[in-house]
Amino acid sequence: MTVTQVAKSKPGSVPDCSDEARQPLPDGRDRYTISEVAAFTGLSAHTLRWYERIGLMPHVDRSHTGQRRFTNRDLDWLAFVGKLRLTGMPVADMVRYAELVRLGEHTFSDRQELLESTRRDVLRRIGELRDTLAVLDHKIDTYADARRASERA
Amino acid sequence: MTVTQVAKSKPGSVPDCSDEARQPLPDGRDRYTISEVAAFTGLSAHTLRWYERIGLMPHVDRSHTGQRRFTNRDLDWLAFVGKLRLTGMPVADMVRYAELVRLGEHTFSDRQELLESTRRDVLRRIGELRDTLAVLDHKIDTYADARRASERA
DNA sequence: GCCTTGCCTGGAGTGCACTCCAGGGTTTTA
DNA sequence: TAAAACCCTGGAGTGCACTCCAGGCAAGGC
Repeated sequence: MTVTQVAKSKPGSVPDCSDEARQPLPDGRDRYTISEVAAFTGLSAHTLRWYERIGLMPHVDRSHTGQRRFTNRDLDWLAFVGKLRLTGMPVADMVRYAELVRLGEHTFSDRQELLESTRRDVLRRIGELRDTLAVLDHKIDTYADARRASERA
Repeated sequence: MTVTQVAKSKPGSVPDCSDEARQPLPDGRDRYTISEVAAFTGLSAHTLRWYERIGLMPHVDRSHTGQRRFTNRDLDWLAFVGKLRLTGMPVADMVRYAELVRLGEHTFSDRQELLESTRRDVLRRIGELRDTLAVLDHKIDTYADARRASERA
């Protein structure tokens, strides 16, 4: 099939997840190879295997020869994990959430709490970013003013 | 003087910068020891030295015996760096900005560009976080509904 | 049949942003 | 004037989240 291996988002900065070349879902099916999922999610195949190893994925189905076959449910889960990743939640905490899901319905309240605390973090971070935006705008204005002044001179 | 060494923000997650015990500025002075600055900024003394080593700080003034003496200007700079850090900007890029500042006024347009691109990143991240918030709210509602239903049963 | 491409595993390596250590000098407090 | 607390440097160590490697199996095209 040959789907070109994922465009790596520059490794330094905060996880990106808005990569250009996100492939559309190969329609109607429910069994995807690892490279298809990589192309769709923007994660590398390495990362997908690693997610499974550390327990961040429910164990993925295999073909009769042992190759991974991801389902639409897996893709939904990965999309949600992507959102959590955007919040800056550490992978260990996501694994904890995944464990709660595995444990079944009696962990609903724990999961709810975890998500609510995440929600609070997100609100705080949005606030911080807004403050930062104000500072940036102020500094940008300063530079723009200075340049206008020097052009007039 | 003995200012207790900085409360380290949990190392895993995204930089925090909203630590509880931020000390107020020791008023009116213009020469602060490294531990005073650490208490004030929430950065560790190690990190402050490291910032200087990698060129993220203009070279800091010294006492006659070689100990660092930070000024109010340094504190302003650190506050700004803190904002940039919140955007998720890699340290290497901040160093680049610091270099531009060192190079003088003819780098105004470069600096402005750099800040504008950062500004765009911040806007994008705010958008992502808002999307994430919607997903979280939806999931939290799901759990809350499920729990209400099971209580009624 | 053979070549290319894709996938598998366990484990080692990488890059970033700190964080700590050893071994020593300095300043403040009692 | 001691003890305690603080600060210095260069370099090594840490934790996180990947990222890559070696060595090998499997499937499709020619």
